[in-house]
Amino acid sequence: MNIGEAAKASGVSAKMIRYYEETGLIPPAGRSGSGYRTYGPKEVQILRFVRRARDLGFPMVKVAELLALWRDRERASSDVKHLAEDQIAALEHRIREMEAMKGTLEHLVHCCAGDTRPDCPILDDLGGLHGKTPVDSPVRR
Amino acid sequence: MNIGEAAKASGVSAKMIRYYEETGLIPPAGRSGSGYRTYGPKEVQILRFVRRARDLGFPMVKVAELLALWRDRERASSDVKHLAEDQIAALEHRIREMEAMKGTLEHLVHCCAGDTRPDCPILDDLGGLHGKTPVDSPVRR
DNA sequence: CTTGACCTTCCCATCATGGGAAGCCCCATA
DNA sequence: TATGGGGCTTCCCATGATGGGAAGGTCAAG
Repeated sequence: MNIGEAAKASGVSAKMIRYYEETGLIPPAGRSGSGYRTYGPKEVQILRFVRRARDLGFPMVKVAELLALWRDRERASSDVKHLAEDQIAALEHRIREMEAMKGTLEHLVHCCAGDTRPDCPILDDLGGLHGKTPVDSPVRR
Repeated sequence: MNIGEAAKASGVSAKMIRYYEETGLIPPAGRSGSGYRTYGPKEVQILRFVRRARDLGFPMVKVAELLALWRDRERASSDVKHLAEDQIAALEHRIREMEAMKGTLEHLVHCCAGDTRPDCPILDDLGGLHGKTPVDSPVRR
């Protein structure tokens, strides 16, 4: 199987497959006589693993750890569980940040008339002033 | 005011101030005789505006649009409101994606014993198999 | 044998940010 | 007045994960 087929079969683009190999996330693929990378079902499975882990938001470093555990038949499932729990915590953190942004924006949007007039509490808030545009603002000092 | 003071006053790092100037997000700062960038309260206010908008998750392109509206005394507040609503939608989209990841992970974590044994439904899921590790998996075909 | 689809490597771009080097400038203190 | 320390300048590099594209080799079908 060439890289294109492996890409289709795994859902990982050929570009990414090469990149993963280059960075050592996955072992170097075998090569045909003419230098083409060759893949078998086992390699495709690894690629699908990576794909799935990435889809769950794991950064590449964590994917590498997951792969290592996957390969290690002596692993403790608690190690895997910890990685997953850390990832959940990371997601929660980012979600919370974005919820905060969203909340602020919703408040501002709520306060904005949204008509043809220029008066806009959103811009006022961003400007840090209250009811003043930069042009109007007195430049004291 | 030199760039360091402007950075402290605005919450934008000196690095970023130079970058914003370079990319045209903000106008070029004035220069002292010896080439130092100089800033006044007006410039600091612009920097704070950028900072605040970035804190709300607006990408730089959108911040540029917001700045343009801020400067435009003829703007319609509806234009600003639209930008804010788009940003809310973008945030919601990303939040939904991450909630989905989190949900999947929580399910997997729930199914994983998390003890010293190697059996792990999380890895099984990532591997796309059910109850098999890559080493065990028969390479049919 | 030609054509078109595929593969290779190499470089560049994204987005926003930080780190660091080399060299100049400014001010206070000895 | 000399010196030292901190601040400023530009320039280059790195991040993380991905895509785009060029130049050139390979393969299979017609």
